[in-house]
Amino acid sequence: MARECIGLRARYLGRLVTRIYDDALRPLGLTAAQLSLLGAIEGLAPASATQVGERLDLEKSTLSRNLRLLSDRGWVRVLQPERGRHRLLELTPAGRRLLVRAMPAWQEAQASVRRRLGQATAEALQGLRPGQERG
Amino acid sequence: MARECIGLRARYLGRLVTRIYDDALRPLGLTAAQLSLLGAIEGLAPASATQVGERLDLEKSTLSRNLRLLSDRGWVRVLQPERGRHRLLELTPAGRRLLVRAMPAWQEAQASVRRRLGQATAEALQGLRPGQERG
DNA sequence: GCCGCAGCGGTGTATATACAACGAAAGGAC
DNA sequence: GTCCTTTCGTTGTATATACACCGCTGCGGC
Repeated sequence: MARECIGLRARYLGRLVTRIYDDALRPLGLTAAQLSLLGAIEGLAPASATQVGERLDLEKSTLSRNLRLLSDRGWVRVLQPERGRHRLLELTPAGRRLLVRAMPAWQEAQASVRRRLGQATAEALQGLRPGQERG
Repeated sequence: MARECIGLRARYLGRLVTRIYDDALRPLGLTAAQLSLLGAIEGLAPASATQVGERLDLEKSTLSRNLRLLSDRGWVRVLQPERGRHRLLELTPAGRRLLVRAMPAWQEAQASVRRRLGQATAEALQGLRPGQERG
């Protein structure tokens, strides 16, 4: 069973990769999950929380708590709309600066993961897109 | 950045796959992580905790807590050795029965993941072996 | 025999994640 | 306008995960 189990491999891979990114980002006080959330908010801006959750495929309660960490630290601002119910998310200037400062660490982690996984696996992963393979 | 980030994909993949296995295993009161731990103990038996941790690439504190859940539920027994410091882990009869009962759900999850990821990604994942790509 | 080190196992703390349930609010049906 | 349904966001709870740290225990050096 262990030899064929895709779940085992996928979960192992997630742990391995998360550790590599977390290590690289630690000096910045960031985690892999937090960086991806910052990046998604920047990339979708102006983004509703629902959009960001769909993009990252995160459950809304997870997103809620992860957002709270980022806004407590002053990296993300949640705009409460006057009318309409969709809150909008945006990076603060500090959040944008942090994202820029994180790029070298990100590149380092990226290269390290490629080395450890080999080209084939890295390419297979890059072919994946959240939301693509549903159904 | 988002388009090329391997970490994002790997983490997304881990979440997706974990959800599929967790869904399939929920009727048994098991999670993906728990099933993999039961399987590793059975496959390595008689196994020390250190061996199991290396096989699954789990940090010892994670392993310690995950083991506690399984032994609280009577699926795993921890043998305290008379001499020597290595505890040995083994499945209880109930644990072995559970593993057998879980096979259909596991196969269903396995098939579901293959459908969602496509053959190429599934094969790339199956080519991965914990411990193989270190260094 | 004593000492120190290395390794093991557990605990404290923080984060990430999901499901269930709840309350609030928006929007539509009439 | 009122009701109903859907959606949104949060909170409660449980699990998974890792790092830092601590205490214990063997084991080797002497």
